[in-house]
Amino acid sequence: TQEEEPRPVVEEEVAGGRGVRRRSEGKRRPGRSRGTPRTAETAQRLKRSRRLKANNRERNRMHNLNAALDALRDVLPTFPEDAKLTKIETLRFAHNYIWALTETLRLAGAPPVLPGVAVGGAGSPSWSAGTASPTTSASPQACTLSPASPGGSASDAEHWPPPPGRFPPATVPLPRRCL
DNA sequence: TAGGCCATCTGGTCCT
DNA sequence: AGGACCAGATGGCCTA
Repeated sequence: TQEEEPRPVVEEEVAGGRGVRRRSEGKRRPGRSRGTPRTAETAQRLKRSRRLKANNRERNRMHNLNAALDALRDVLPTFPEDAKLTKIETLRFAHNYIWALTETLRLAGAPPVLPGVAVGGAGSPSWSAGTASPTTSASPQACTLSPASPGGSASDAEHWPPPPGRFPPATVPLPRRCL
């Protein structure tokens, strides 16, 4: 796509100690030809300004998403403790972890709890009794993740608990409905 | 060097 | 109209 203005170099501290990331600078373009109508020029400027604002929002949105992912990582047990799971590993591991905890409760004879989490509210999610559980429409068994755990194959049993370093990837991509 | 992971940009679509 | 969300493209960093 075209770049109307030189893209600023964005330096960012990447989580996980990957160091400073340096984005490429946009290609510099020669000035617009003299014959271009002023209205077209301002329209272009407005468009560009809107794009930049959208970029900022998108960046912020992704940062929020990553923050939530980090929070999720924090409550997942890993060995060594500071081992950082990738995004997909975090999601798959969390899925298995929840399943394991649920199984533990079930085997312990505890009644099913964990009501569904209300979605769409501002800020932190709130628990609302009575709502359908997240797994109502897609039970763990419906998800082909890992065998001994939620709908997986037996070979994946070794993936629990997570081995040193990273949590091994599930054999099958996690279906959207399982997230 | 290839492949994996990631951040960012971008245009499209949907929603308020 | 503007914001949120999404997926594709691109390019940088890291590791085997």
